[in-house]
Order: sequence, then C-alpha cells, then structure tokens
Amino acid sequence: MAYDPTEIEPRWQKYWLERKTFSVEIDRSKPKYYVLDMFPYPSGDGLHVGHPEGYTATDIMARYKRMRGFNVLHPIGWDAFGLPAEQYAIKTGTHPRITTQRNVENFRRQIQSFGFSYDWSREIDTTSPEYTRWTQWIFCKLYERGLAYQAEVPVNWCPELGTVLANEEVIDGRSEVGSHPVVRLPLRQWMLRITDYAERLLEDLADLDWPEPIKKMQREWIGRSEGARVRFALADHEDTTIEVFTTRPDTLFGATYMVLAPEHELVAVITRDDQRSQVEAYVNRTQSRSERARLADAEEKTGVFTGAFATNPVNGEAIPIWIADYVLAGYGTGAIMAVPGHDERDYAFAKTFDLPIIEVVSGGDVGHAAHSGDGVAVNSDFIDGLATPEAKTRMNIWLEERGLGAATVTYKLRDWLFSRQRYWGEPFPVIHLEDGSTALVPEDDLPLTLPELDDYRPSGDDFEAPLARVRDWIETLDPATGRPAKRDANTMPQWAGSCWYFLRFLDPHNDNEPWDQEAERYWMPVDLYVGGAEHAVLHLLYARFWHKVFFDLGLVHTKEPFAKLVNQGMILGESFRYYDDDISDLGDPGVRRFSADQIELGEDGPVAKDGGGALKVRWLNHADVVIDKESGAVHHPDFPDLTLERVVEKMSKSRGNVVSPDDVVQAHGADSMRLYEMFIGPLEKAAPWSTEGIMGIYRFLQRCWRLLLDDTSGEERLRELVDGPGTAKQARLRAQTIAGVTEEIENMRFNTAISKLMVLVRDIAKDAPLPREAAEALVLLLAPLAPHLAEELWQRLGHPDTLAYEPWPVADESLLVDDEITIVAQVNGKKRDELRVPKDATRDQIEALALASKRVQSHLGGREPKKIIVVPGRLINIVG
RNA sequence: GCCCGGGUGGCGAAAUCGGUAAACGCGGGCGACUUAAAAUCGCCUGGCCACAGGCCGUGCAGGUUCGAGUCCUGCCCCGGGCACCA
Repeated sequence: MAYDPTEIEPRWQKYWLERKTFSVEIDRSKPKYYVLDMFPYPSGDGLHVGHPEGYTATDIMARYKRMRGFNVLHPIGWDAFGLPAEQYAIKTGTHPRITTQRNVENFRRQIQSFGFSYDWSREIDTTSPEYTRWTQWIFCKLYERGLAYQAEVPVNWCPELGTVLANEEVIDGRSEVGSHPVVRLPLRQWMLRITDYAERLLEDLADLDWPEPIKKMQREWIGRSEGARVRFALADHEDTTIEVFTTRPDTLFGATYMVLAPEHELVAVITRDDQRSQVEAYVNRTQSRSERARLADAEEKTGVFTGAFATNPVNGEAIPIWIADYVLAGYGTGAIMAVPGHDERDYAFAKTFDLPIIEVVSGGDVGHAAHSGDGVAVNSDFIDGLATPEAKTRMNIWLEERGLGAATVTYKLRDWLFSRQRYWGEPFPVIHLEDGSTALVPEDDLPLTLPELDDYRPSGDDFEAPLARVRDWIETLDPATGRPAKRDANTMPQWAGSCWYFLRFLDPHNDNEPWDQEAERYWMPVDLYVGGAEHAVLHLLYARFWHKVFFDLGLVHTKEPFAKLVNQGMILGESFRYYDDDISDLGDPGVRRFSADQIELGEDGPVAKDGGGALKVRWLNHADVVIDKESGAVHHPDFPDLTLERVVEKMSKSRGNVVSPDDVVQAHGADSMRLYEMFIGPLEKAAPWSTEGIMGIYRFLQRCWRLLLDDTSGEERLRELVDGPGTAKQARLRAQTIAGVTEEIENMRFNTAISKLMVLVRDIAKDAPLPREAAEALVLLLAPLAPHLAEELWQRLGHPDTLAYEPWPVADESLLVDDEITIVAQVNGKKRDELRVPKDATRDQIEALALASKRVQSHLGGREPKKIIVVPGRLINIVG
C-alpha cells in the first residue's frame, strides 16, 4: 500500500475526537499558550481554500507549543449572527436559525476534515441563548457605566439592506457589504461611548506585538489632534458665542472669516433675515446630498454667507460667518475659524468667494497658495517673531488667561453606532417606559430571546426594524412598576458577539458569570491571534474597547486582549482572460477575439485598439487552457493564435477560479493541503493557488512515507532502522534540520521550515541506511505541519500513543558546524574561487590559501594586493 | 493627492547582520526502469558569448562601499489603506 491520506486522515481525526486529545484544563505546572483564530462567520458557501491558511498557521503553532511543554488553549466557535442568513430568510422564509445551524454543521465538518487540533469541548455559538445572555449582560454593564446611550444622530441608512450602518461599514458612500447606496438620515439610535477610551486605545497600541501598518491604521482612525478651542463673540448676539477647534491657534490673527457646518445648531439662530432663504436652501441641499456626492466634488467649495459677524478675539475685528459643507458637523465643534493664508481648504474657499487673505506665518507666498507649514509669526502683534511651536504655546496661554479658549485635544474617532434595524441579532435588554426614559431588563430575566417571525423584511419607509411589527413581544410591562412599557425593536450589530468571544472560550459553559476570574487570570491574554487584515480597524478596535471596559470593571487583568497579531495573506485564484466583441452574448460565429495587448481601457470598459469597438471580457479556467511548453505562453484551446493573459486575483464565482477545499482534501489529503498552503510563500503574503504546486507537496509526503516504510512487497513494513544516530553526516544533518526547523517555526516561517524537511528527506538515507534517531526526529518535526501522517508513522515506529505531547527534538549544538567550511575567494569584489578551510582557520591561513589559488592569481594579473578583507567563516576579498 | 506594503528565473519563492543571488518546490529537458504509459529514481535547467573560460544579471537611473537584492537619492509599476478631520 502506498501513502493513502483518505484512509489515514479520518482515522486519526476520529482518534483525536474520541480521546479528546486536545481538551485542556488549567494546569499551573505548565506555561500557558492561547492561540486564536479570528471568529468565523459560517456562511452558506462553506469554506473556500483561503480559510484554512490562517487556521493551519495557528494549528501548527498550537501543536508545536504542546510539544514544547506548553498548556495550549486552541478553541473554535461561530460568529453566527449576521446578514446573509437574514437575507436568505427574507427570500425563502427559512428561519435564520435553521440556515445557521446547517451552515455551522457544514463548517464543523470541513474544519474537522483538516485535522485542526481544536478543543471541541469549548465550541461556542454567538446565537445560542447561553451566549446571547452574556452579550446582553455586557450591554447592561456598558449601560450602567454610562457608556451606552441613545441619540438622534445622522446615520447611514442603507435602503437596500434596510438598516443603519456604522461609519466604518460605509465606504465611499456605499455599504461595505454588497456596495449598496447609503443615505444620511437623522434617527434615534444606540451609541457606545468609545470616544471616552480614545486616548487609552491610542496609548496602549505601543506595547502590542502587531504589524506596524495595522497599528498605524488604528492610530489614524483614532486621529488624535492637538490644538485649541477658541470662543468667538457674536456681533449681534451678546449672550451667544461660537466655539471653534483649531490646530493652529498661532494663526488667529489671520482668521478673516468663520465657517459653520450646515448642521450646526446656531445656524438658524444667527442667520440674518435677508439671508435666511439662501441659507435654508443650502442646508436642505446638503442634507439631501449623499456623502458620496459631497466627496466627489470636494475640489469645488460651496457655501452661503449667514449675514452674521463674529469678533476675532485677538484684534476685535468683525469677521463674516459663512456656512459650508466642507466643515463637518461631527468633528471638533462643527465650526472653524478660517485662515485662508495658511490652510488650503480655507484658501480655496476664500478665492471662490473673494474673502480677504492675510499672511501671518512667513515662509510661503500667500499670493499664490496657502502656506500650511511652520514658519515665523508675522502681522500677529504679541506673537510676532515667534516660531510656530512657540507661537502656538504663547497664544494658548494668552487665550487661557483671558478665558477665551484653552489648549485641547480632539479625536477623529466618533462614538460607535451600535443598533441595527435587523432581526438576526441580539435584542437590546432594555425597555422604554411611558415617561420616555429607559430601564434595563433585570439580570434574572436574561437572555431576552427573539420572537418568531413570519416575515423577516425590514419595515421599509418608516425605518423600523422587523421586530417593531411583533406587537405582543414589543409591548410588555415594567417589572418594577407593572406599568406598560415597550421593548427595543433594534438588535445589536454583528460585532457584539466577536467583541468578547475570546473570553467566553476560557470558560464556555459557565451559567453564573460570563467567564471565571481564575480562568481569565490563567489564560489571558491571547498569545497569538491570526486573521485577515480586513479587520484592522473594525473588530480589533471594538474588541479592544470592550476589553478596556472589562478591565475597568475588574473582569479582566490585562489592558489589552491580543498580545501578538499576525495577518495572513489571501489565497488567490488563477484565471485567464481574453476579449471579444460579442457584447450581447449572441454566439455570433463572426465574432472577433482579442488578446490583452490588442485592447485598451476606454471610459466604459475595454475597447479594441484597432477599431475602438466595445468588448466583453472572457475568462478561462486553468484546466481549460493550453500552455506552450517552450515559451510558457498560454493559448485558447480552440483558437491557438489567441494568447491569454494570466490574472491572479481574489477567488470569486464569477471568475470560475474558486478551489474547494473538500475537493483538495479528497484528492490529496488534508496534510497536503496544509503543507501546500504553508509552502507557497510567507504567511503574510497573498499567493495564488496552483493545482500543480500541491502535487509537489503530495510527492514529498509520499517520500516521507516510503523513507520509513517498505511497500514494494505489497505489505507496507517498517524498514530496518539502524539504532542510534547513524553516520557523522547523518547525525549532523539531523541536528541541522532540528535547529533550522525549530527556528523557522518559532518565527512562523513555515515555507522555509518545510524546505528544510525536504532536504532532510532527500539526503538522510542517501549514502547509508536510515538511523532510528533521524527517523523519529523527522516524524516529530513533521507533526505540527502534517499531523495525520506523522501520527501514523509514529505509531508504526512502535509508539502506542499520540505524539501530540511528545517532547520536541533537541539539536546537538556541537554538530551544527562542519569541521571544514567553504570560503569564497574574491578579487576586487568578484567571486573567483572557493576554498575549503578548517572551521577555525586563522586569517593568515585563509590569506595564504587564497593567494595560492591559481584563479585568484590569474585575476590579480601580477598586481600586488592593496588591501585584503577577511570575513570569518564567509569570504576573503583581495583588492589589487 | 497623502500614507503604508511590494517589484528577484517560465511560475511560487529563498537569501532579513552589507559578504557565494536563485535554497526548496512547480513547470521544462535528458536519461534509467517498463512491451508501453503512469508512477518512481538520477542528472540538467537565469541570459549571452569568442564556451577548460568569460561577460551580464534582483523594476529604472544614479550614489555610498573592498563588496549592494539588502543602505542613500530621484523616478516607474503593482497591491492595500486614508481621503475636506480645521
């Protein structure tokens, strides 16, 4: 029998499950290691080949750390609330619970078929009442601390999805999910006060072992900005002032006008009657325009004069107050002092409306453009001559002394819009009382479960959630007074469940509290967290926020939940493309076909270079194309003259480049898939799936099998193994491989770890029979990467138990360096010869050997060496 | 527009302390085994030339250095993020 993963793998998967090989409990005699995958959403499509990449990486680390003596927590569960199941329910009437259960089962089956070493006794599901109960309990804690509040806010309403989206879920005025249009509407919503934690969320990033770009994205998202608030008195309203935020208080003398956001509350108050109709028209126009439209023409500044004037506090000058949509209501105070000389946006606005421009910082030419950089203050009375940083400080002091303003810090981060007009989410554990106030549902009554529905559609035009229609659920009694009250028709966003799931894994069946304190103190923080970079700000920021609240509540002992973060790259699909002019898919026999170099991109898509006619893209699968062996060029199977363009991109149904992991497991086994995904390149980097590539890995695993087992006679027998370490060469190769693979796995460089194992398998039994020590080391080193094969071989080597807890092999340090090494001899920086020298050869010995080399001498051409550089153990360079 | 990544053989990549460029794998070529094919095993595989040898070669153009894929300056291309945040 040859190596047969379809027989070996299910057998070992069953073994692990039945024996609970990977179940863990707190064990204070061992160091702990918590390794976590980003919470999967069980979609209807099942896993594609990209999912297992991150899971394989964490599984390798989990298995490796167990062998290194760590007590490893490696759990999995389901982030099972979410839009797709609900949209499916809207279409088919199937309850999302049914869809979700079905999908979870499929995901579990697939994930188990990859042989991941999860502790299945800790499996959780965010939609289960036992989980939802604690999500709601956490909301109560947020509410009690004043971190959850309701507000009438302009929200991102997506008519297509029938819900409100968080700012983070809107990209260029469209929904992140499905790319549907989004409009701004004022609605009463639940908000979470994440802005209270802005400073800590920013500060604590510093100590995290996360990729720098992700930290940077979070820093920019939080957007800390130092400046000053300045109060401007109004010329006609003695009791009213307008406060602005500026990062450049030093330019106050250059403030020649003021701009309010159209939504600013004082707009209606200060507008002069003769300007009112124009102002109102502008406000209405702004409201009705989508964010997208506003952004699209950001170049052109628009605005209207209110007729009112403010007084510049530094010089008493009256400056006009305008409204314009380039000032955002949600940032700072929603009002600015405009300094056209030193701000590009203000400059453009001033030019458009012919407002005065004054230079107050030297170093530029305000006649031609705004000078927004630092310089020296001019035309600025008491700060004249000061450099920008000093001028800022001086102005802040001046303002503070007179009670006109103060130095302050502002953040871009906004409060988190936390309610959705959906059915398939956690209901809010609150009731609305007759007097307009709200109260929490008593803790004993949690979880508050969802009622059954006949119709999952959103209520449409009145912007209400489906739950609003369920009267006997909505209408309830206040348990405190017995008076009528109403439940909240909104549900929480999908992020809620994933904000704390890593804590529930510590103690998943606890009925008394969300997690046990002792378990938290033992297991937290997460030592390694692996997932896609698409969660850079959303999930990772929200989860950090909640964690800090838990910290303040004394529920967790670490400030941060995820000590180390790694983003895996995507597995891409390969497809091949050409173009034709059969735009309406008529199958016209006279159709013209074009290769990539015969077309160009017009405004409405591809057009032919020769005629400019519109073209349609056509895609072919790898299996259907013809590849020229000589040149590597790819051709259409039916039209050999048509050269196809290779395109590597995200897998999608429309491209026909999706690879199913079920097919891969069936054809080559889970071990091959795991190894292949790790072998194609660094974990962080995106790489294309290749059908040929996995064959190479499959062959390698077969070689491992045959190295230990003799299957020529038809009954696979263990080969005769030489006891002990074998020859000196074999012992050295074994030691070098152990040292190399250990180092690579520690740094999660699995691709090079695998290549080192390939070298071992290739060379270990080349000149002498395989020694037992080498065979056992190979199997143990292979175990984290290809666990099924390793378990099988381990058993055949005579070990009755799983190797999951076998000690990791140790390299004999003394064997790591050869006695004789190769040194490169260079002449003037170019390699000319190689020298074999003892590993501890002296500088003089190497020099003598190099100068004795014929090749070196011929390239020196009789010249005297001017300088000789010796790099110990590496090379000698003779300059002459 | 701004900010991050990244450009190395036909392909995925390695070289991460400035020190032998291309380890390992795919693809390709040649050979062994075979009636044959598959599988397997062995060797070769960056380009060019006056071919026991030499020249060129890590996106492009320069620079620093005995020595540059690696450091510096300018530019080009690809991927991602942000985008009126005062």
